[in-house]
Amino acid sequence: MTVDQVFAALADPTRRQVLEELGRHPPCSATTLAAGLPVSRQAVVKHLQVLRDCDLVTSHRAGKEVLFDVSPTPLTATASWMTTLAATWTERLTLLKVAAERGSG
Amino acid sequence: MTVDQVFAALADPTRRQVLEELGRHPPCSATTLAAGLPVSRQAVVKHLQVLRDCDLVTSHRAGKEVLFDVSPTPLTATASWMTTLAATWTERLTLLKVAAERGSG
DNA sequence: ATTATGTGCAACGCTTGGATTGCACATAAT
DNA sequence: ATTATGTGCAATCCAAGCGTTGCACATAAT
Repeated sequence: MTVDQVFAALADPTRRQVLEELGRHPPCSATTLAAGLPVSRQAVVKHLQVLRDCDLVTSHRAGKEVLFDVSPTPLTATASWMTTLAATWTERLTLLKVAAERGSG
Repeated sequence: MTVDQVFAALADPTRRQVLEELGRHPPCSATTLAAGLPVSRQAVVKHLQVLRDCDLVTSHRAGKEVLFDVSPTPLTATASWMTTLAATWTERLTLLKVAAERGSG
């Protein structure tokens, strides 16, 4: 699971929709999810595969159907990555501002 | 600036590269950035436009060139959005787990 | 055994968007 | 004034990815 993958996964609106829908009624099969979404089952299946590749969902067989669950870990990891990046930028910008004021004053 | 836009903007690897590069030496022009990246200036310009549409960068003219700066605000906003979502999921999953244990026990 | 429901795979069409190139215009330097 | 550097716009090419459809296989129900 990489930050790259998580962003790519979360970039698609339909995929976020799948994720939200699954987050409301877990666990859930692809067929069930597709019933409440404006796309075909196969589309949902593909989305779930992408989400599973970056560990945003997990799956396990239950009889003849495959049930999916959300897993929040990659989300928190990516969020902290973003927070760190933002903090770094803020620090640098502050330093630049200080340097500029010292230069002109 | 919407969460949708931020995700779409951050989804592209080259765009994140532009963002990181700009984060290292702000402020910076599109031409300068393109010199240190594996794509053309026009590509960088397009990326910067996308990043500016969701307020991840700001721009201002300085003589004949246009200088860009990073702006961390949308990043922190999106990060907190993700954290909230993850927390909600965790809570629901915990409730489900409790319910399942109570049901089987 | 037969029917119904659910999953898995493959091929296809279509749109989106990243990247390039070429040229015109604007501004600074000589 | 001329040259050099930087920006802006438009057309074009190309690959990636979303979504669909059709069919085959697996599992549960009757």
